[in-house]
Amino acid sequence: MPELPEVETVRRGLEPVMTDQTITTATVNRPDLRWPFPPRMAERLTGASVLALRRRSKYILADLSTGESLLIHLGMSGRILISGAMQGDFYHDHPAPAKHDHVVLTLGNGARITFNDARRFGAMDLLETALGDAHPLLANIGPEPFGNSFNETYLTERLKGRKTAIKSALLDQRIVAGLGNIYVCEVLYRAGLHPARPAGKLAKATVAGLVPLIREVLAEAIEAGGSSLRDYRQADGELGYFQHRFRTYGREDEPCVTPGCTASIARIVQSGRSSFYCPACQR
DNA sequence: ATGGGGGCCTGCCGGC
DNA sequence: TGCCGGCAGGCCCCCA
Repeated sequence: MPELPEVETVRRGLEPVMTDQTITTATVNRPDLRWPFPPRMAERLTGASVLALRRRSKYILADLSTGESLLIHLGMSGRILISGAMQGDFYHDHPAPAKHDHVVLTLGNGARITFNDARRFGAMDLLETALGDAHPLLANIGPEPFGNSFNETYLTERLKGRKTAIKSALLDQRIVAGLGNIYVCEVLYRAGLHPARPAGKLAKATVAGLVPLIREVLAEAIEAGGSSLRDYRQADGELGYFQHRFRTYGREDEPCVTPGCTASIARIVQSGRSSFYCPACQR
C-alpha cells in the first residue's frame, strides 16, 4: 500500500513536526519488526536532534545530530501518527492507542510520533548518515523516478533483453524506485500496455512514453496526498493515507473509464500479485 | 543473470 | 454466530 507517494506524504507530514526537535523519549515496545532492531536503538535515539527528513524510494530517513540516520520502512501496514502537539491550527491529544504501536518517539515540542504496524512487514534501522545508500536495504535500489538519471535511455537499457512482463519489471525496485502494485497498474493503463507484455520487446517510443507517465501518476498521487495532509489535522493524526481514485486498481468487473470504451476492468495474477487492466485499451 | 515462487504477518471478508 | 480459508502485498531469499 504505501508506495512512493504515500511515503512522501508521510515524510512531508513529519518534516515540520520533527525537524530541529530533540527526541526526548524513545519507547521501543518489541525487539523487531521484519528484522531485529539495531542494538540499543532507544538509547541511540534518545537525546538526538532531527536535522532533516529525507526519502529514498519507499524509505524515510531521519538524519540525526548523532551522525546516524533512522531508517523507516512502512512495509504493508505501517502507519505513523502524530499526537500531542500543535499541528497547524489544531491540537491533538487523542489517546495513544494500542495494539501494534511498536515505537513511540516523544519530541521536545511535545509531539508524539507513533509507529504502528499490524503486519510487521515494516522495518527500522540506524545507519551512519555518511554511508549514504551503502545500507544493504538501499544499496540495490534503482534511480528515483523524478531524478535525472531515470530517463528514456536508462529505461531502454534496463528493459533490453528482458523476457519478464513489463508489470514485473516496473515493480522491480532495482529498475526504478518507489513503484508498487497500485501505481504500476495505473501507469500501464495510461500507457495502453497490457501488463503481461514482455518488457524487452516494447517499442522504443513506448518505453520512452513510460518515463513521463510514471512521473505523472506519482506526481498526481503526491498532490492528492498533500490535500490529505491538510485533512489529517482534523482527523486522527495519521499520516499518508488518502482517498485517491484509481482507474484500474481494485476495479475488477467495473467499467473502463476511457471515454467510449465499453469494456470492463479485468484482473490477472502475475508473480502472485493482482494486475488490473482494461482488455480493450491495454494491448 | 534472470525469472519464478515461498514466506513473513495480521486483519478482513465471504462462505458455510 | 462462529470458524476458516483466502487474500492483501513489499521485499528478501532460495531455487532452477
